[in-house]
Amino acid sequence: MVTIKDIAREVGVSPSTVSRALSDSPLISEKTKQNVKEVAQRLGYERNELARGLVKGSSGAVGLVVADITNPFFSDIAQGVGEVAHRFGYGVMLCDTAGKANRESDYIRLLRRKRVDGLILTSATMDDPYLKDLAKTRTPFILVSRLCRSVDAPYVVVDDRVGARLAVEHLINLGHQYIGFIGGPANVQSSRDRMATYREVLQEHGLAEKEEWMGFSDFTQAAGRKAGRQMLSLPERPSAIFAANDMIALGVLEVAEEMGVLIPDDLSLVGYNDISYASLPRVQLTTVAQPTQEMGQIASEWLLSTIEEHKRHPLHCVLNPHLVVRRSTAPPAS
Amino acid sequence: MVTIKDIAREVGVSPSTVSRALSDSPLISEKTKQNVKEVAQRLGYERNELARGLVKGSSGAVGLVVADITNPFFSDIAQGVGEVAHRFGYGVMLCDTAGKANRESDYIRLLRRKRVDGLILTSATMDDPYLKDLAKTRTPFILVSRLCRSVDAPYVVVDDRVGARLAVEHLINLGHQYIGFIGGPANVQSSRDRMATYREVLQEHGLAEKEEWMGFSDFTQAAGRKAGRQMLSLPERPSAIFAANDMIALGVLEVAEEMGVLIPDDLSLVGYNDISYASLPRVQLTTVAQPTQEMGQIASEWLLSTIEEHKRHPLHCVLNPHLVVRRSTAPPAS
DNA sequence: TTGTATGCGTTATCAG
DNA sequence: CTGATAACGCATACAA
Repeated sequence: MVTIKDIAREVGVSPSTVSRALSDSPLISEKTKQNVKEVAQRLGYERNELARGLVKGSSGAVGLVVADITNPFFSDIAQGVGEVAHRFGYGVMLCDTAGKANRESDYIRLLRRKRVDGLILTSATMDDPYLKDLAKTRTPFILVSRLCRSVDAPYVVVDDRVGARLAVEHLINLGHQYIGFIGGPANVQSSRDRMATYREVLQEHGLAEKEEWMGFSDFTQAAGRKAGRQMLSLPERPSAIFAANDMIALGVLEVAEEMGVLIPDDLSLVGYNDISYASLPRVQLTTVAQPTQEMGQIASEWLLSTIEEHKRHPLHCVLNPHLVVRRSTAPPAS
Repeated sequence: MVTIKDIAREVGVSPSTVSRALSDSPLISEKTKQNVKEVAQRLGYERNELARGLVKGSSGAVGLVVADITNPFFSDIAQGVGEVAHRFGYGVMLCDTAGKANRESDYIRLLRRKRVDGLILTSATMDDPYLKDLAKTRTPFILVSRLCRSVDAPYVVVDDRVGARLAVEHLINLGHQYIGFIGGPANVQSSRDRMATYREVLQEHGLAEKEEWMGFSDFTQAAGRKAGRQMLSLPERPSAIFAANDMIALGVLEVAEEMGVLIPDDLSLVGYNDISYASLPRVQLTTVAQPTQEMGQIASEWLLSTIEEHKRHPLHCVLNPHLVVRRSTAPPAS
């Protein structure tokens, strides 16, 4: 690969002059700038950012850790992050933990070895010990969508209590009295928040809670199928289910269909996230929508300005979700 | 950040000894290895891969360029790529061109400045001139899903002619005589191949081709809506449509629903890719399935072994698609 | 306006 | 087995 030395030799100046010319230093005469740039172009020079990063102490890349890139929720975030990062001239290193929380710390170490200038974490579980270590570090990072109470880190989240309330109250307003809940992993903050709010709203309205009508599972369609089948097989089953995310809801939708349970006639169903699947004509899932891509953008913008300005202003951004009523919810049958 | 010098000082050896100990060189005594590693651990040392990359001439990362990460087809590939890359200990730099082909060369330059050890290109258009430049380069790269006839590059693709034939013959076997086609961008090879095969099969069966029943658009739901609306508004409309990908098909599905055109009763619809949307109970799209994640894995495996073995064996991997018949296709009404 | 010397953190070569 | 020393490619403080 061609280096500034090659250019220097070709033009007949010193490497430092080339370096300066290439970064448009005002110290260099227009003429030599022209020369240098022209030769650089001709030789197909591309600045070595490894070397540059080594001396400037920054790699020009940020790390993005997601739980599952095939989940539209995360790929939306990723798109938002990427758009902003590339606008700033940064690269994005993607790490997909595939839902395995224990892999996250490995990925963070990988990213730190690569000296990423900052981290965007979307798959933090609330009790991660390494987040504390990370916080002691000089590397800025920001939590997206899931926050962690054990460390005071900047975050951009959507208020899960508001969202869960919207969902459950919607069902209650429709007349439902028997409402089930299927959560995600028990160690994910948002999962717990949605569950807690669900119970809270039920209590406020004097509705009964049943142990079998609530449970944690996993943020996947498969887990939703399993939990859904279980709940719908109960002798006494709920007339409505609030699923902690859309993937779960889709699993329930699928399994309900298979069991001959009609939606919304026999069962109302509310999801969470409003992934693009949810709006498909044949799906029409009532769900709590979050400004997903915007979250990625905001996180990325904070991170990059923090990096560039070299001082970290705090960010505690709580966006508001809203309910999107579609055709998976209706008043209860009888 | 702590460096090997810090460790060296602490342990009382030279930096080179630390370097060797950390990479388990057989030249170092077990005792000093222990010491070094223990101190490294205690100090929270993470090897600077920028520096390492500079001397070893490799960054330990590969670049992945996709057209739209929110498209499940690409996020599946990304997951396959990431899984393998991380197994090899490599990072993945993600670049999302958002469908803008002209951005691709910018991204490739970005990635080359970052000295990625290899490139996985999933959004190549068939006439990209910079691919020729790239081919002259020492950086290995591989084309996924879309190939480019102007350069002899390794690729892993699915045979689009086979897939398109499966789709169209399925419709013909059902009894359809009036079959439309909605393609993706005209400059994408796979888009053209699917169109060409569509016409070929029609001719083989002596079926009429109508100009208004075929057209290129874009690989998005919005484009599918637009093209679908147009085609379904024709005075004489087809009884079946073959869409060049699932996103387009979903757009058609949506717009058909809105126009009161029932699927499959009034219109049979075949998509392409079998993205996870397609199998949703309420969607049930008949489509041509590709081993998407596997493509990512294969590409990644080829790339990484090419990188590690330092010599590039050619790869022309053509996988076979298969038809997944669901409920969006049926014999024509009359 | 340009050149020289030095350092970023590692690894590799060559002595010891 | 270990330690100096140079080198990777670039940016910059200091000289000229």
